[in-house]
Amino acid sequence: MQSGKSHLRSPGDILQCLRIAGLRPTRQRVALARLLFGGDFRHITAEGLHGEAAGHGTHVSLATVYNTLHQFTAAGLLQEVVVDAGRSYFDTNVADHHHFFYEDSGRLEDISGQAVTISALPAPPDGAQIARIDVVIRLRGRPSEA
Amino acid sequence: MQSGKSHLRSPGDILQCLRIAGLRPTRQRVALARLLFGGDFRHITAEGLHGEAAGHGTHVSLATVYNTLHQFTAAGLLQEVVVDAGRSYFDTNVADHHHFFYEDSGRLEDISGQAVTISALPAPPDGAQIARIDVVIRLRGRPSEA
DNA sequence: GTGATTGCAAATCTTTTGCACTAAA
DNA sequence: TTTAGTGCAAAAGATTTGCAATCAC
Repeated sequence: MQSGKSHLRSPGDILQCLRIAGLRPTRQRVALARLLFGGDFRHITAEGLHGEAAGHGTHVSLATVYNTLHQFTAAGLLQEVVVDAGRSYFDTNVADHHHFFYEDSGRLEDISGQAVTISALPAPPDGAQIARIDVVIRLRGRPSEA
Repeated sequence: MQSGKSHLRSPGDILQCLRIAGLRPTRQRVALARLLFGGDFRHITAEGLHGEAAGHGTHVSLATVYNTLHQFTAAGLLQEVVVDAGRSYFDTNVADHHHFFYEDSGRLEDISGQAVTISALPAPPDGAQIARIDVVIRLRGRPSEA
């Protein structure tokens, strides 16, 4: 599995990222980007990020959190991880990798792309092309504390 | 990928299945089981099954469809497939297998377990055990017609 | 200024729940 | 009968949308 290698971005980097993505560095977007990209890789839900922002004294409406998460995802700064119907997780690790999912706790943990080798793979049907391969290892039992 | 091998169950088989699962063979459950298990393997949503039942002249409330899908899943007659946040698919193929997911159309297609070989796999952390491994190959472009 | 962005509240969508009613055993 | 199962309508979550107010440039 992947140690939560940091992708620390300085305040300047964050502004850069947003500008390159064509997103105005508004107060809200910068605040959310700091929370998301300021430290280790993380998996977070809209609700979770919203709460976290509030905890840091930044008021951002939930609708804006949703908008921002989708804009960041479209810009390639985030990746959406689908492991739970009815709840979207966003992953700050956009490298090729996979996940452990603790079904009991809802916790998500990265597995580096190299740690999983898929040696046989069916060809994608006719004109379709592979956008991504997601491997989710669903776990039961004692989740390692986060 | 997996040809939709049928698991045709005769009316008698269906009653058997339900009884073994400890589920009373009510009119609604039998009707839904026929739609689900009467032919090829399929991937269906609650809403979809509800509509299909209505199309066959069987009235079943949506709440009952949800209840039934979950009961069938708990009984091992169905498997839930999570590929789309905010919508649950149920798969009548409960064998070990994986999926192609056409992101454009939402179509889901089986890949037999043997067609995908995962040769390296990280050990599950500490006391956790692997409940299931899901491989989803997300596709873009021309979906083969169903 | 001007157009992009935000906040709020309402709307939407999927799924669950409470409870009186119905049906299987 | 007796208890499981069903239907309905309301509730619960997660997410989206419409639109006036606000902010970045």
